[in-house]
Order: sequence, then structure tokens, then C-alpha cells
Amino acid sequence: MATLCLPYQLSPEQTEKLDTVIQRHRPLQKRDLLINSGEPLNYLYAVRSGSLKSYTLDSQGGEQIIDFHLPGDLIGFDGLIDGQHRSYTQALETTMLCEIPIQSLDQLSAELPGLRKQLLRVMSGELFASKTLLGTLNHHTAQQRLANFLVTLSSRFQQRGLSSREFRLSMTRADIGNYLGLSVETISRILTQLQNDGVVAVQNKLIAITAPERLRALAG
Amino acid sequence: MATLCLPYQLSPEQTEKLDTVIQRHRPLQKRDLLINSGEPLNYLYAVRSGSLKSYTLDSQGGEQIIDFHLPGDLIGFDGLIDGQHRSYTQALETTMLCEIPIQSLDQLSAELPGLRKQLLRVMSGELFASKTLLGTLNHHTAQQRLANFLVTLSSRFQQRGLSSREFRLSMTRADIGNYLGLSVETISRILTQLQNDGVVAVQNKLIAITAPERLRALAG
DNA sequence: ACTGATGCTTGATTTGCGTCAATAACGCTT
DNA sequence: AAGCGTTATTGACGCAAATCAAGCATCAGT
Repeated sequence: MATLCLPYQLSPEQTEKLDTVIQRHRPLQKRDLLINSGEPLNYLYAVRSGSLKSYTLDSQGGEQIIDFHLPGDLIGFDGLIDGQHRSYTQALETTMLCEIPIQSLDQLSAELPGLRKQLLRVMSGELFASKTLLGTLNHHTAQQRLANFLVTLSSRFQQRGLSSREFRLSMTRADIGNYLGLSVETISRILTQLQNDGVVAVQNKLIAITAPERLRALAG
Repeated sequence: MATLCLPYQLSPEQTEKLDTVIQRHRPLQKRDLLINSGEPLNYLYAVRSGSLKSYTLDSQGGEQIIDFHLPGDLIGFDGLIDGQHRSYTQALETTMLCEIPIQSLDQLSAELPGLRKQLLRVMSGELFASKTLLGTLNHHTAQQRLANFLVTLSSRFQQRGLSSREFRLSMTRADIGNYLGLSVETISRILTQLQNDGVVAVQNKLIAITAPERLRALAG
């Protein structure tokens, strides 16, 4: 179970200890909310299959998507600051999860230096990714942003042993636009433009990257 | 020393333990580099006085500012992922720092649950701030971004016991623009506009917030 | 105090992307 | 299979902010 939910380098002994505290979560359907902003933070969640989006609401009640979660991702770190979730997390499709009680995690991490390091690594990685994305969005054109988004998705799929050349966009164009700070129309236009240029082949939610090199070049 | 460098709620006993591992760092002058991207990560740094900026370089060698650091801030978390710094950090003015050996920190955090929690909180807070900023930049106008920047700076100064109404911008307008994804000219124009509207009073690097409420309203 | 370099402001022009609008293609639900 | 709501595409137009350009202020160093 622990190997499924926390696919990191831990010793068999460590894995066994973790297994005692990790549990299955009921499957989510599309649009189901996993996390409500303001809720107390009792569990971290690990995505086993499916995908989700996390978002906050701005002062006018508009969604601001801050992350997409794929299988293997951990959800809930941003709430550790004060034990409260700071964002909403919603399933984009049928999704399976594991839940890990925060308390047990804290106790365990006192005993297992490997787990402690792993946690810091994951958080540090998220932090780095988030700051990098910031730089990316600030200084790049719409085409560069979208290209970068696709490249990043592709490599995340690859890391999880899935195809990096062909995958399904479980989020809508509106979601992508929201995430990248662009309008739906711009996303649509650029996708068709990338297709005309022979860089990708788009068929609804299915995307095939036909010229990975050129896409990476466009991402900057 | 520990109280100066890690101004968080720790017991006297914990503070004492920390004191044994925290050291002063030589003072930095304006433009001195504290951290080079690629260097191994041996210390976390705490800012005692002064300020710094962190940035990465894009493929064309252009700076991408990802953070400004004020007194009380901790620097270095993004490198925990693989023990390598991922960005450059440079002093914006004469700056005093403490250094905390990563290794000692790891050992200590095994013994002190309070310290462990504190670390997670700080990282989690950074993560949340970073993701929030992302949302802010993506969906707001130039004026809203700058207003938000000033409000955030103001509240950070307040948290450190400094004036929230009047402070010095140790970074250049170009730095601010880079950070917010705007051009220098836009920063300049909006500052004078805010001044004409009576929201702030600008005199070179010195800024006085004359109508905090209205500024906060502009930030959205 | 002088001088060059760096940082800041202000104006004119251009442009990338958002907005508005209309239509088309999915994919649920019955 | 039919029909409706959601999601995606495509075009016309306008605007916010970038770029280009010029001049001014500030500061460090001789």
C-alpha cells in the first residue's frame, strides 16, 4: 500500500511502518470536492489514479487554479502552516486516493530520518516548481506558456511510467487558460496553431506531441 | 543568537540547542552574491538586516526574480530537493546574515518536534505565498499587481516590528517590474499615478502609504 | 565639485491578447 | 437515438501594457 501511495525510496522496514497508517479513500467522481478551503487539515492525500485541480477563490468569487494533481502527487502541503486547508481541491475525473493521517506522519517522521528527508524534498520540489512557474508565466508569451505547460505535463507523465508522447488532458481548455493566465480562446487558437505547425496533433482532449524537440524549443 | 535568527516560538531549551549550531555570516555589500546556482546546499541563511533578491537565469541569460528577502526571512529551502541551490541570491544593500548548517538542523529536528513543525510551517507558508502570488499575477492588472506588492511588503515590515506605513524600497523599479512581470516604465507610471490619486507618497526609494485602505482595495 | 554610469520618468507608437459574438462539436441524460 | 447543456473553435474589434525614444535625477568614484 505504501509503495502505491508514496512511491519513493524507503527501506522495506520503513515501508512497513507507513503501511500501518495509510488508508484507502473512497473514490471520487468528476466534480466531487476532496478538500474545502477552511477545513482542518487531518490528512495528506496521495493520488493513485485520475486527476484533480486545486484552486482558490478571489474576492469576486472567481476560481484561480493553482495546481493540477496527477497520479503519484501528494496533496495538502500548503495547509501545514496552520493546520487549515487554504484551497479547494476537486476531481477532474474518476479518481482514487490514499489518505495519510498528518499526526501519524509527524510521529513517524521523528523515527524515520528517511521519511523526514523525503517530506522536505517533496515540499522543496513543490516550492521550486511553483517559483519556476512564476518566472515562466511572468516573462513568456502565450505560446511559450502553453508549450511549457505541455512539456511539463509530458515529463510528469513520463516520470510516472506513462507515455510522454501521447496523453489525455483531463482538464478543460478553460482550466488550462485559468492556470496559465490566458483566455480560453487563446488556448484554443494556440493549440490549432501548434497543430498547423506540426508540433502536436490534437483530437479533443487527446494530445500527441509529434515534434517534442520543437515543442521544447518553443517553451524556451 | 537563535532568537535573532529564527524568531519563532521555541522553548528556552530549544533555543539553547539551536544556539550551538547557528553562526554569524560575514556581512554582504550591495551586489555581493550569497548563493550561486548549482552550489551544494550546506547552510540555510536567516536575514538579520538588509535585504536580498533571488533569481534564476532563463535560456537567454536574463534574470527572473523569484523572491525578495527581508529581515527574518529564511533562505535556501528550494534547494532541499537535491542538496543543490537552484537560484542565485544577491544582496540589494549591506546585509547581515546567520548561517545554520543543514546537517545540524536535520539532527536537531529529530529531537525537537517543535522545530520540526516550525520548519514545515515555514516551508508550507512559502509554498502558499508562492501559489497565491501566482494567482495574483495571472489574473490581475498592472495596477492591482503593484498595489498588491506594496501591501504585501507593508505587512511583512509590520510583522517584523517595522513601520508598515513608510519604508524604503531597496530594490530598483526594474527589479519590481521583473518580479511582477511588468516593464520598468509601467512600474514608474503606476507609481506616479498612485501618488496623484493620493494613495501613496513616493520620494525616490522611500514610500509612504497615505491611504492604506484604498491601496488594499486596489490590490483586490 | 565634476563626471560618467545607473536608475527613473514621461511621451508616442505598436502589438499581443482579452473581450464579444456566433457557430460547431461533444457527451451526458433520458 | 434524440436533445440539451457544456465545451471548443473561429473571427472582428479594442485596449492594456510592451517597446521605442528621449531627457532628467541620483549616486559613486576620481
